[in-house]
Amino acid sequence: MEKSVTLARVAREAGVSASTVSRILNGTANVRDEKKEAVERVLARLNYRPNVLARSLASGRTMSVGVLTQDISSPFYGDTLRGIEQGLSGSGYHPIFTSGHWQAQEELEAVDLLLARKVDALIVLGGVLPDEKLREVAAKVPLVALGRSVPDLESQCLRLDNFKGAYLATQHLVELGHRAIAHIMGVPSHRDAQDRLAGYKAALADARVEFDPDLVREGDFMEASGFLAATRLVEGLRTFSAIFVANDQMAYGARLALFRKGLRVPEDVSIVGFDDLPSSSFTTPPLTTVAQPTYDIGLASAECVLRLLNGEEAALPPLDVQLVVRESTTRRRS
Amino acid sequence: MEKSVTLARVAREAGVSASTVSRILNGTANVRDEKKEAVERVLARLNYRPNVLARSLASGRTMSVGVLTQDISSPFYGDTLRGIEQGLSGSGYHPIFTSGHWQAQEELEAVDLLLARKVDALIVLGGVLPDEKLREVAAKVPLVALGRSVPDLESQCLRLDNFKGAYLATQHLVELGHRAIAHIMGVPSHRDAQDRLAGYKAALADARVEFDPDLVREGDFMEASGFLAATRLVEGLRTFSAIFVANDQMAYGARLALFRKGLRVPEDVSIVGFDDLPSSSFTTPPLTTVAQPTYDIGLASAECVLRLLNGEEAALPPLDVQLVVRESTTRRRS
DNA sequence: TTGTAGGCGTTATCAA
DNA sequence: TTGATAACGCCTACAA
Repeated sequence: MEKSVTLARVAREAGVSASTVSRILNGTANVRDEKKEAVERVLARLNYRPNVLARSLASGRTMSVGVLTQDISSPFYGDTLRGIEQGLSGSGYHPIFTSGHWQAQEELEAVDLLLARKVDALIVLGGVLPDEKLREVAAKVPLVALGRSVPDLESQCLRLDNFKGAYLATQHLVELGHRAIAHIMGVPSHRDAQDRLAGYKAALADARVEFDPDLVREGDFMEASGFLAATRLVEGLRTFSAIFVANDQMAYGARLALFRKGLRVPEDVSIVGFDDLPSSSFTTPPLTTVAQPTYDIGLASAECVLRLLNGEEAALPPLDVQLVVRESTTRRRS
Repeated sequence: MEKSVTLARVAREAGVSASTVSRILNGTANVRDEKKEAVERVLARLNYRPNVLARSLASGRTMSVGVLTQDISSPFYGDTLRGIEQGLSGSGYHPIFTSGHWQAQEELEAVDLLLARKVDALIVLGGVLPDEKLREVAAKVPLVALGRSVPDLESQCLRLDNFKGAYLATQHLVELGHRAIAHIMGVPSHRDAQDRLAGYKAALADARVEFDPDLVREGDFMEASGFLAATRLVEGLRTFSAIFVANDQMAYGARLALFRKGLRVPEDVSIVGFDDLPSSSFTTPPLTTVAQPTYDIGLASAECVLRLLNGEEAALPPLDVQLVVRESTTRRRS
C-alpha cells in the first residue's frame, strides 16, 4: 500500500499550513492568489486526491445518497435509477444502490447498512418496510419514498396513480367492445396490486359490466405466474376476449400461455399490461400497456432529495400514468 | 443531528477504557468475562453502532468491494450482480455498484470514485477501459475482471467462450438443415462481437457452407438495432432460413421485424440468440439461445476477490457456455 | 488483561 | 488572510 498523498504533505511542500490548503480545496475562504497558485501547482504535481473517509469523518457529510431498491437489476427500476443518477449528477452527491428483494428483513439490513455508511439522505423505492420504520429513518436523515405513501410523510412520498392506470387500461378494452375482461393481479397483499384491481373493477362498473371473480387470478408480478394464471383462465369455465394484466412481466407470461393454447393475440384475446418495460415495444405483438414516467420519477426524487439536503421543503411534481396503445389489443370480433 | 453513541461513551459508562471496548467489539484480544459482560450490557442499552467511517479511517479498510458494471439495470448483468451479492454475503464485505454505460470516460470516473471511496477490492464487468488502466488499478487493489482478458492479469480475468457459444448456435442451425444462415452481430469494435462472428464463421466453414458477407449485419446489442438489421436482411437480395443473433436483446428486435414482414418463427425463419436473458423463455416462441452461467460467474468472481483480499492466489473456475434449445428454431422446410 | 498515547487525513474553531 | 490546535470516532502499538 503506497502512502497516499496527504493534505499535510501538500501544505508542507507548498510552504503553507494545512488549513490553507483545505480552504483552497473547498473554497471556504479567500486565499491570496500567489499562495493559491503555489498550492495548486503542488496539488497537480503530487496528483493529490482527498481522502473521502477523513473528509467525511471531519465534516460529518459523506456526499452520498442511499437508494434502496427491491431488485437492483429489475428492468422495472432501471429507468428510475438512471433518473436518480442523472438528477444527482453535478450536485456532488453520489448514489449508493442496494436491494431488499421484497423482504422486510433484507430491507431492514440494507437500510441499516446505508445508515451505517452515513449516507446523507435516502431514497426508498417501494418495498415492504413498515411505515413506522420509514418515519423513524426520516427523523434521522432526509428521505424520499417512491411507490409508497407514509402517513405524516406525504410530502416526501410519490405514488403513481395505479387506480387510474388500471382504469385506463380496462376502459380501453371496454371501448374496443370487450365485455368479458379477465384480470391477472399481482400479490394481493401488495398495495399496487390492490389499487390496480380496484381500477379494473371501477372501469367495469362504469361500463355496466358485471364483475366476475372467476375472471380474476392472482400472480406474483413475475413472468411464470402470468403464464400460470392465463393458462388457468383459458382452462376455466368462463370465456373471455381480453385480459388486463397487472404488470408487463406477467403479461409476457400470459401471452406465451395463450400462444401455447393456440390463441392469437390480439385476434382472439387482447392483452394490456402495466409498466411499459423497455422490451414491451419489442414483444410480438408489441404490448399495449400503461406507462409510468419512471425516468422522471427518478429525476424528481433526486431533485427532491437535494432540496431536502439543502434545507428546503420537499417538493415532488405530479406525475401521471398514461396508456400506450400498441398492437396487443384490438376490437372485439363480433 | 442527535449525537450518536460513541465507543468512548460506552467505555465511560462501562467503567473501562476505550481500547477494551474496541477489543471486545473486534475480538482482538481476550478480555475478562465480567468486564466483557458489563460492556456488552452497555453496548446493548445504548444501542451502539460503530462509525464505519472512523473505523475505516483508522484501520485502513472499508470492508467494501466496488463493482463496475456497464448498465446497473441491464437484464444482462442482473444475475451476475446477484451472484456477487451472494458470494460476498457473510464475508463482512459489501458490494458497491456503479455503472459506466460503455463509455470509457464514465468508467474512468466510476473507478476513480470507487477508489476514492477506498473500496478494498474491485470487480469490473466488461467495459472499454484500456488494459493499461486496469493493470494500474490492479496494482493498487485486488481486482477481478469479467468479460475481459488483460495481459499480465489473466489469472484475475474471466472471459466466456464467445467463440464456442457462437459456434454451437450456428452448428445447431446447420444440423437443422439450414444453409443460408444470417448473422446480426454486435458492435464490431467489441471483442465479444468479434468472437461471436468468428464462431459463426467457423461453424459455417466446418459445415462447408460458404460465408456470405451480405448475410451479416451490424447492430449495437440493443433491441432496436436487431429490428433494423433483420428488416434490412429481409429486404436484401439474399434469402435465408435462419439467423444467429449476437445477443438476445437484438434477437427480440429481429423477431419483431420478421413478424412485421409476415415471416413466422420458426416455420419460415429460425432464430438463435445469445445470453439467455430471464425473459427469453417467455418470448413467443421461447427463444433458442446460448446460456452463460451468469450467476455462477458473479459468485465465482466474489469468491475470487475474497481470496485475493485474504492474500491467497486468484482462482477462477472454468465456466462453460451452453446451448439452450427452445422453440425459435426448427428443421428447415425442404 | 488493561490502559495510555498516538495516529488515520480532514475540517472547524479561534486567535493572531 | 493565515496558522495553530482541537475535534471527528476508532484502532493499535506499547507499556504496565
